[in-house]
Amino acid sequence: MARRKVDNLLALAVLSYLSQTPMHPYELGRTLREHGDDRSIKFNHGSLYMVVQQLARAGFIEGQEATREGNRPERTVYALTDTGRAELRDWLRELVEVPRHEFPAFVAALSLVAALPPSEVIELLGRRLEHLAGQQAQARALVEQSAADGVPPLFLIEEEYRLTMLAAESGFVSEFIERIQDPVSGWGKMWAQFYGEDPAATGNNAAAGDRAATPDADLTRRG
Amino acid sequence: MARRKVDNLLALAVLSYLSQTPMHPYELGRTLREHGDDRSIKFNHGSLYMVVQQLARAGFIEGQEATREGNRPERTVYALTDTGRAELRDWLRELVEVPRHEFPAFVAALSLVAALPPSEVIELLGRRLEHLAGQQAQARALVEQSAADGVPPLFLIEEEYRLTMLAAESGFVSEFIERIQDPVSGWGKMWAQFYGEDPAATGNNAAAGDRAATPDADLTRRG
DNA sequence: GGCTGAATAGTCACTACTGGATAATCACCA
DNA sequence: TGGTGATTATCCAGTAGTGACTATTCAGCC
Repeated sequence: MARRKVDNLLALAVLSYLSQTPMHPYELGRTLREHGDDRSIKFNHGSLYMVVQQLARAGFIEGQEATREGNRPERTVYALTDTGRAELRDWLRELVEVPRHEFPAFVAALSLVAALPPSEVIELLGRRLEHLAGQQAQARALVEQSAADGVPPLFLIEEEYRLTMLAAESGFVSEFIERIQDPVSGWGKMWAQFYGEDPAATGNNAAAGDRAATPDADLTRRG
Repeated sequence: MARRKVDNLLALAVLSYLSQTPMHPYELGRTLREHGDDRSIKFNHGSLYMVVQQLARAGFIEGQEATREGNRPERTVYALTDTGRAELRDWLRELVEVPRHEFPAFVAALSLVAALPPSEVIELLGRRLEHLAGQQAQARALVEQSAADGVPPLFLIEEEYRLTMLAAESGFVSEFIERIQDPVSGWGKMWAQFYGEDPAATGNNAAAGDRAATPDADLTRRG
């Protein structure tokens, strides 16, 4: 029950660009890429034509002339309809107002992370921190370059959002590493014992609490 | 080019649960739900059978007996293979180590938000803040309840990650609202003029900079 | 003892998405 | 003038995912 007739964010971008001026699909694609929207919206060539077709079927856009230049394939120029304009507004409003429950891969990984030995997880998280730092540097560079090029800051807002979230994730990961290694919490020891590892490998050498005393505790399930 | 033969996080959960003990699909589904994994991984009935089939085809799991109880439909019990165990480890490692570029709906919305008038955006963002607060309260309640039930904190780590990210997003949204309203930055005024709104409605009554002097500036595009 | 609703268990048809395939034109070099 | 690779432009076959459907069993209730 996809509430929207066309439930694909690429369609939102299409509506938005067509609200400026009519275009044919290929031009839409080029424009999207040029403006860096492919960083915010999953884009690939095939889906674009798919989405345009769906939008046309739903009555949000309308094919106009089908012109032909030289012997190139015919190209159809599409324009936004009034219902399309309404849909764009309504959709955008909803997206800004209502946070939807999403499923990032890292959340899934975290929910199953107990299936890996803690010493390895620490290592992996360390590398993740480096990756995150790289992404932050890249995003910052993009923001600065664009600002230098005279792009108004309003059009960099997604990138700043991304920066905020990257920083938050980095903080979380660092803290997670520390918690695994923390001699008081007992996580590292309990977790390591389950794998028959030397608990010292996690940096945890304190005595574990009562719960850790049962090594056959089911570590991959919730009560 | 999905690098994984089965590229669906639900499959990861299936591998993980089958690494404990063989089960039939329906039991897998029930277990997933019971353990709250449906909060971390997109789950629906149909996809589960799809994914199990794919995993079997890929050789990561193997159907064992097909037993029948009473007159119920036949059920096939699946067990993890050695390649399956390897895939589980490798996949989990990759997910923990490498942050992948994702496309949350809010990012898409932000990248196109200039298509809405600023006064309305402020209102919508305000309501988003309330929603976010609600989600945070819910997540916190879940964490506390589980902790009280004796679930080791390691199994609540995804929920804590979610809390971290919710807090970060709330901070960002608050700041965004302020920036629109900030009399110095000029965002509100420039943005409002484009829509023929009373700039005072955004709380911005300072003089706009030079760039805002051209009301026909293309506000929805990047240079 | 028959009704109702929840739980059990799995299948299927439809739609959407993806990654190429196709095919012509153009810029450039040798 | 002929070859190479990039650009323009669209289509399509294969795969994945979703929601709805089928069908039985069981517990509780009147």
